Amino acid sequence: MLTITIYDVAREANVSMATVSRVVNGNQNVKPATRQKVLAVIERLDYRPNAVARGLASKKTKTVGVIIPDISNVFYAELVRGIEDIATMYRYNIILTNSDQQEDKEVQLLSTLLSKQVDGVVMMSDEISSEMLHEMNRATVPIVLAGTVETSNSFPSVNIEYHDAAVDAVNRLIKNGHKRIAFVSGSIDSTITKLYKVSGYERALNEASIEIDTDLIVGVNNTYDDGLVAWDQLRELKDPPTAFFAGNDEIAIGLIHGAQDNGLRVPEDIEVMSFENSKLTRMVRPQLTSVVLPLYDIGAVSMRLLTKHMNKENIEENNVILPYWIEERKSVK
Amino acid sequence: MLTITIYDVAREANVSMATVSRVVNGNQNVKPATRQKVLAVIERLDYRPNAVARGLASKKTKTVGVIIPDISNVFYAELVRGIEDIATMYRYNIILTNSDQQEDKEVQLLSTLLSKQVDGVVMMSDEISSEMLHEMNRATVPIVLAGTVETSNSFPSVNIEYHDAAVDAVNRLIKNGHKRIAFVSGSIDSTITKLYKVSGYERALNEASIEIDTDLIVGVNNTYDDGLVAWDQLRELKDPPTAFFAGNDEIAIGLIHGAQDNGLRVPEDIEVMSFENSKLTRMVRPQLTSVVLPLYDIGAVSMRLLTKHMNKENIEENNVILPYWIEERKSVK
DNA sequence: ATGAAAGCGCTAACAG
DNA sequence: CTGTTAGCGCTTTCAT
Repeated sequence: MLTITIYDVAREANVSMATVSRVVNGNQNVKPATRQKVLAVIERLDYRPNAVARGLASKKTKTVGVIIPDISNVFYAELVRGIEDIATMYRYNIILTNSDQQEDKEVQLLSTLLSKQVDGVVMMSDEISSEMLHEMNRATVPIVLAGTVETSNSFPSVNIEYHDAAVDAVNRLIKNGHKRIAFVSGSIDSTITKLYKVSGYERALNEASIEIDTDLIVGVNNTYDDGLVAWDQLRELKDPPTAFFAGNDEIAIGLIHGAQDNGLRVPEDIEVMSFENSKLTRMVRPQLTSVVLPLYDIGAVSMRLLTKHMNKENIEENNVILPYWIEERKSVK
Repeated sequence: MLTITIYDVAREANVSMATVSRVVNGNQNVKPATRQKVLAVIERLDYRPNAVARGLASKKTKTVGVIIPDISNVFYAELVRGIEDIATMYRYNIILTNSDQQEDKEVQLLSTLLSKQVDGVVMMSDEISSEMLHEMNRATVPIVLAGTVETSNSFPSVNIEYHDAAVDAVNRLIKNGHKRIAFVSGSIDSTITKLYKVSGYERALNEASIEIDTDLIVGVNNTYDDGLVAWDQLRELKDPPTAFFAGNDEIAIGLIHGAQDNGLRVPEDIEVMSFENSKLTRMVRPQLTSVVLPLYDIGAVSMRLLTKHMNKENIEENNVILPYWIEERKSVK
């Protein structure tokens, strides 16, 4: 299994390894004739540069680390696809890791990524622990936060205006005459949910002079079943909600099915506004009206932002805010 | 940004770098006292081994490549999660790449993975082109096929008995009295679909003496919309199908909604059998009856098989067949 | 335009 | 149990 190296190519082509290195790296300081000669030998020997050796010598690996909670969740998968596409465009590969939202695992993942000498990291997390922040600050390569906020804004990031989006979403429901509007969300203690979404929900109610009932704010996990469970819990209330603002599409669908399984119609009897806009929105009846969280774009822009840092390009805006809007479908009148 | 190396640790601890290397690698041939001393210095200097240098010296990178069609598709995301979990267990990281099912891209991805010196590769593909096979044979590291068949069986693989599964699925529909059963699937020209699923479909019909009508076999893509479109196409037939065998869950849901949007009831008027059993099966009404394709397990077992090859362990079975079954829910009576 | 040589940070004999 | 010494395959000055 003798691997053929740059040295073999050099010998066969009667040039120095430096010259081979130059043609491999597209350096212009090579006479066309010798370039051809070298290229021919590379072809003949089927030479393939060893990226590990290259990484050691150049201190650049052309690979970036990605830390997300769980790739089997469409939510994050969409984000990763955005990251990957832009990474490919800039000739980077990605090492993908799942944190399952565990703080200690996040720290450890970042640590191994750094030991693997990634050129940068894109990460998404509900909540950045102080240990994680410490590890992040130790890093000598850029780290960008995708769809996650770190309150001091000391790291590059890409997000939307979650607060405004929540206000708009709830206003949409208020406009339809609802007074009893529930907010059902996962990651209820995460920075984004707590600081931005809940506050947006409350602000909209306040502005409409609707009393805030904490019974109507329910924290669950992010799955379909949680939507179902939340429905069951909420309908027990003496004065149950007539409209729901869901933290994501799966929860929204659970809520809808909960209602339908109880003989209620959506949107005639119950209205549901979601917050995600994955492809699932179209796969329910009625189709989901949802705030658009552009996950693919958040991933893509995050990766682009990361390349700018890695290349030490000029950065106009280090904390990017992407636009959002509400995609009207059939779960809200 | 001076990086601290094994050499710095050695100097500070008054030992040779070999000793530091030994403690870092858990080699037992180190006196406990010196081990403690070295560990203390590592802690103090915040030393972190450079995996790239280690990779160059040891010719092992502890990272494996993964080639799949598209991570934003739950189907593949589930597979990747299985791969990742086992990889983590064996201390490997994964470089994730998307081929979008393009042959040239697959070849190129494999090539860059190999140049990055991955210790092995897990890949999934509808169809392995001859160029790809050639590139695979060039590889000096093990490659395992997850949920994909290469007819010569010359590579390790993990699959289920697609043919038998298709026969069972269609028999289930025949048992309910259907004579007009459609097969709607994506990747219709892929090895698995063509050789195993279609043949299973035909076999079941033949055994029940039901005539095969090629109008009832429709090749589409793998999305929800394709299910909708296929429905519209099939209902135009003078003698339209009363039951459907769908290639995956999204198609199945499209078919169901197509029927429901036309005022038909599932399963009373129309029955639908799926083939995947993702979490989507529970997120429709009626919930989907489906053949269980254990994607997570296929990923996990593939990765485990890969570790066996990488460690040169003894391999009992190189072409693993996992069990399948039909999960009964409500879309089939 | 090309070559020589010094590392990059670590592993792995080998010697003692 | 510990140290010495070669590399691993490539990039990158520095000469020429």
